[in-house]
This record gives sequence, C-alpha cells and structure tokens, in this order.
Amino acid sequence: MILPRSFYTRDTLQVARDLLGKYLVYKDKSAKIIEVEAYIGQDDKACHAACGKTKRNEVMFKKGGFAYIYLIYGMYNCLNISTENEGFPAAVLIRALDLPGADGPGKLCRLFGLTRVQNGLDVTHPPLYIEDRPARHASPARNAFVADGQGDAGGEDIVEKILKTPRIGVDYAGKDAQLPWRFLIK
DNA sequence: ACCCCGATCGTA
DNA sequence: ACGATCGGGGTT
Repeated sequence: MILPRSFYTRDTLQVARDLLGKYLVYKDKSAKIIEVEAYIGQDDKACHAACGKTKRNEVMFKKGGFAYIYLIYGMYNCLNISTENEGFPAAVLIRALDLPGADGPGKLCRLFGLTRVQNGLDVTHPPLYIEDRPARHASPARNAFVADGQGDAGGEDIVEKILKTPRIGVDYAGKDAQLPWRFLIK
C-alpha cells in the first residue's frame, strides 16, 4: 500500500517512527527505510525553517507528503518528507536504507538518483513514494499505519526495537542538538 | 558584491 | 582529523 496523505499530516515524531520499516520507492529502485530524523518547526534551532520561509526550505511549509530535497556541503543531496499541516514547517530526513551503499542521507540520494530536480514532488504517488509492505516473518513494531479504518493487511508482526538518539551534525543548534529525534532500527 | 558555513562523505 | 566543493542566506 502506498502511504496516503493522511500518513504524513500527523505529528512529526510519530511519522518519523512509523517510517521505519517502510519502503522508499523511486522509479525502478526501492529499499527499506532504517534510519530517520525529525525536524520540527521554527523553534527547533536545527530545523532549516528556524529562520522562516526561504526559497530553499519552502517545501517544509507544505502539508505532509512532499519531498524536500536540498544540496548540502556543495556536493550531496538530502531527502526529507514534509509532515503536519500546510504552513507549519516540519519534515523527516531519510538517513539510511537497508541496502549496500545507502547508509547515509547523501549516499542514498546518490544511489537513487535523487537531486534538487525532484524537490517538491508529491510523495503520495509515483514516481517517488513510500510503501507499506506487511511482513510475514518480521516487521518494525507498532508502526503499521492504519489508514481510514482499514486494518493492517496482515502478517505476524514481530517486535523490532526502535533506537532513539540525538540528531547527527547539528551541534550548532545548542540545546536542541540534544533532542532525541533520530530513530533507527537494526 | 562578499563572506561564512553547512541535516556529508571519503580518505588519512 | 580534515579537505572537497558550492549554494543559500545574511550582511554590506
């Protein structure tokens, strides 16, 4: 099932945790998401929107479910998905996939061919989207999203621990650098 | 027009 | 531990 708009227009920390174990799909490539970080609102000093809306970060202000892709360090792209409601700047950074060479936000974008060209894409339909693939043998715990009363499509879910740590590379954000808003599995 | 620096990565 | 590499964003 392709994750619908209602998956993304929720609390950012909840969306971040629920994205673990889901599959990122772009054109002919796909892989399981295993590491994410949340960036939430203008009060979050590590958030790109901390200083208000600009040309670069405007996608963060859109309602949930749009790709915010930006260039970092002059040579790498990073993929985020906007969350919550229109006008509130927040997003989840996809940091790693369960795939060789996709262990890092810059590396996974390079591998999937995601650049600023794809910035702003609606992630609720092809070519770029995130999919729930109910597991038969194992799946991350408690993050099977239930859309509009529809139940989980099935499968015996085995509890997989979600680790929580401070975010990477945001030491400049002062106290906010210590917020435990990085989530990962396995 | 100028300057500083970054949600990274690969190599040393 | 550090250099690569360049655009965004604030300031002059």
